[in-house]
Amino acid sequence: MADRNASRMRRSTTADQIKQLILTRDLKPGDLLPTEAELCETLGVSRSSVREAMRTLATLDIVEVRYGHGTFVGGMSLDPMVEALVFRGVLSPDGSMEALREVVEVRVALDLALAELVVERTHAGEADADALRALVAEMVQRAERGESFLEADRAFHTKLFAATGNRLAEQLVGAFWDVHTAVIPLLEIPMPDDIRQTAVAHGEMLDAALAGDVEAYRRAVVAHYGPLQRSLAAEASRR
Amino acid sequence: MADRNASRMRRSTTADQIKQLILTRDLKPGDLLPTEAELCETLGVSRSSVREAMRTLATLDIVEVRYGHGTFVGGMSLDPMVEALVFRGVLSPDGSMEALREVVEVRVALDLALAELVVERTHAGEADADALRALVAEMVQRAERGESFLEADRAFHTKLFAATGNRLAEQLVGAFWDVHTAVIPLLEIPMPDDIRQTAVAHGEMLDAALAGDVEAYRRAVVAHYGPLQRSLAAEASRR
DNA sequence: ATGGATTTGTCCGTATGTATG
DNA sequence: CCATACATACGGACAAATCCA
Repeated sequence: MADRNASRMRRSTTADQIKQLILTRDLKPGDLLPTEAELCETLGVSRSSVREAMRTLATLDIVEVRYGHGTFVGGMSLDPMVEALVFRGVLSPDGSMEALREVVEVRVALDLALAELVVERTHAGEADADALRALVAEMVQRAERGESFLEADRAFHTKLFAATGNRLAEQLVGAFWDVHTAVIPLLEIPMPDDIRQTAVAHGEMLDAALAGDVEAYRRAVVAHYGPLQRSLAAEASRR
Repeated sequence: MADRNASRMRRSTTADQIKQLILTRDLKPGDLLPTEAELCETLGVSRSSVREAMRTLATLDIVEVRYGHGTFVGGMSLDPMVEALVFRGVLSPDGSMEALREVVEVRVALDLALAELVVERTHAGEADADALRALVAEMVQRAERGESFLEADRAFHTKLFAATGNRLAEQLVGAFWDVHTAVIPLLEIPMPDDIRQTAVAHGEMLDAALAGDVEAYRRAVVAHYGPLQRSLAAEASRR
């Protein structure tokens, strides 16, 4: 742990200075930052150092660089974590199975743990019920035609969690969904045979949330992950 | 029109090439990477580009650079997310309260959702019970003297989750703990008045887990966050 | 629509601090 | 103490992308 502190102390000063500059000037996401040349003068370092600091902040989504235009304050999303976790997932052929299992386990945990909050707020009408219904309809329709419905699936989960008012939880759900779907095709796991069951389970989740029935919601969540977890278990036993 | 498409396809980042190199050479965490000069030749780019790519990968903890020694494959921890979340929490004085509330909410959710797994594995003797007992004793002892016990607190939570065999969950718990404790001092929230209660609640969590009592464990978790959540609520109403 | 100004992307060369043997 | 290998930092130059008059 002393090692952690030591490495944190050694961290590049320039990036911290730029972060401090964002704070002192009270810049908000989307605001324009000084040019690299200006930062060189302001901070008294070379352009290379500024560029590397910018690179660091850009990978953390603290700033967003637009070629030929300028650098802006970023949205501070969880995309960096997604990238790191996806890479960890593909790092070893065996490890990817394990990594996916862990991601799914955490996804289920988050969905179940925040169920009360989701149901409460959704029941109170703080969710965009129409949009959620439309997403469910689209998923069912696509499932009938044997198509996948990745975008609708992700949108459904994030929209549902948006009602909780907990942006961190909402971003986490989206991030783990991204990791999940990025790692899946790397394994040779067949699509869950019953994609239709997955689609309708989303509808059951929504209905339960709108009705304020926490237990029904939790059952729907479990059912929703059912096909996937069976695929995972089958694949795991095959090795 | 071909020009526009071509410009969009030009996403061949040096960082991705280095990641591919790690995969194709089957390098594992701790393995030594080629030097910057070698990568320049292999990838056909300049040192600056390699350096910036390395910087990107280093901030994601995909590689770890040791000054004057070399570059190694990193541990792919969640430290980048911690840094980003902490900065987001600091971004606006009002937002930090909200950010901390969200972090605590997610922490509680994770602790409660994975309670069954933690208790099951701990009860089965897969946890380092002696080390955990020692940590609890240290926390109680320090609390008696009015001291804080940050390191022991973090170690306790991560060690407990290590028993689940879910490294992602373990890292998430540690990461949110880091965000939590990094944001706290920035607010002017007084230390929870009853740090002793927090210390003994850890002991109750451990006892319940060792005894295999999930419900008692969950009650201890809630009690453990009690002082903090009261401080948060009091601070929120004060604004 | 064309050109000029601004800004980031890439490259090169050099010098310095650090760890290893 | 020296020699080697390495990462770090600096400054200048040109290319490429974007915006605006």
